Amino acid sequence: MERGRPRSFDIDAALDQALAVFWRDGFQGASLAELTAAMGINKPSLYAAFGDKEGLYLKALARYAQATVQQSIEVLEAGSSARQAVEEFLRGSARNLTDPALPGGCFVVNGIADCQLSATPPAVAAALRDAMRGSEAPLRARLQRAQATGELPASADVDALATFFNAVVAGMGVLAKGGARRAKLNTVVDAALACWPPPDKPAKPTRR
Amino acid sequence: MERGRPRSFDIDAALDQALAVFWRDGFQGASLAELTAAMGINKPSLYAAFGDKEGLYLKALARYAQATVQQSIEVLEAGSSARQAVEEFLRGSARNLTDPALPGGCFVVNGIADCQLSATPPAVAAALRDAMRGSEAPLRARLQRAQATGELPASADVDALATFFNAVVAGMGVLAKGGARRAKLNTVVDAALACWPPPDKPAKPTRR
DNA sequence: TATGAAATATACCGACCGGTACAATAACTG
DNA sequence: CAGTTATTGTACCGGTCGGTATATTTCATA
Repeated sequence: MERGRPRSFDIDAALDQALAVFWRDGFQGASLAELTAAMGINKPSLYAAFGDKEGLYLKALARYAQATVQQSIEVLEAGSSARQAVEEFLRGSARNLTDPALPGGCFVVNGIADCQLSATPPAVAAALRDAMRGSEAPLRARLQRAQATGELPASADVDALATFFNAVVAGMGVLAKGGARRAKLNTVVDAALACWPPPDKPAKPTRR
Repeated sequence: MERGRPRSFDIDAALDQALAVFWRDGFQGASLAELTAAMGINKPSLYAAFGDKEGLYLKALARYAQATVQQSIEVLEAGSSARQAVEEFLRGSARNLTDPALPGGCFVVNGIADCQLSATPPAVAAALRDAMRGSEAPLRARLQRAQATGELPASADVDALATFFNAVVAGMGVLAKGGARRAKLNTVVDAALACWPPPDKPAKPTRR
């Protein structure tokens, strides 16, 4: 059994509150005063439970990344076709990025742009880059599967496509943070989906 | 003639140094100590010449936006075709975003993602959003011209296309800030250019 | 050359930052 | 019931933040 006075708050609930603050204000911008106020605890409790500000940020980031990657996988694997799955993924991203109940934009995108040589701990920058790369994986996996089943032509570059769609989502995140409305993000989705590779034409002798 | 002791530094040169610091560290992250060190002046001189930190940032942002918009216009209007002009615009963006001589990423994109409700002056956030929207204008203008000359089909949605390419550049900015190499950005450019609308097919009666 | 105006350098302000020492408190153990 | 252990709230630490008061320097003017 645990010894000593039991913790009087829920760690995951407090972490979610911290995540919201970091999402809104970034690593530097979020002060311990804001964090502790949102989490409903005092600084020594925060320090005992999460180490320090950097540790708290890394745990919040891991929680965010795990949740979004899992949701991405679910959406991407649910569609009846890869094309529809990717569309649903992009529409869902547009929805999340502009959800008024959320802090706005993408935690990872905001964080990466917020990285400053001077005051961002190296571990924070590294974790953000990892998260950025990690968000590409479910897309790439789904596209690879589509190519294996023949839905995508053999000539398609699935790595490039995954990078592209990931970049589009990142761009939508910036637009969202800049105040763009959901409809505007959906026009970006429309245009991006036009990049979907057409099926290979059957070999046909060129006229000469 | 001017009265009193003349200013001992060049305002535009100092502004360029401040721009570099803000570009790298953001509005919040850039301290007056860093700024004055980079500019080679003391705080009272900075204050006398630029007002305060917010005023300095706004002037630096205006300088950046003016320069990049002008360069965008030049590149976009130079190409022999709209398609080639847009490609050159995207390649140039990829080049600038990963230029090792520059602070990395896009000043405006970094700034927008860095905006925090708590500590970003409203004027700064507003100026950044204006700059983001303004970067779309040269693209839209070039695409409109292409549609007028028939290079783009009448069915193409030039507003959506401009927003899309602008979002792609923003996404590339995030990737660049996250450490992506130029080649990776160019694969994004390749994929994005696949969205270029094909010419309208001549009307043909559907078989029934 | 004396005067006034503007820019300079230094030193400082209150406020806030991340982080912590300390004592009081609340559980489990024996 | 003590005794142990971990958490809690408060009050505080040195350091840095953006911004400024003050006194000095350097020029144009008269």
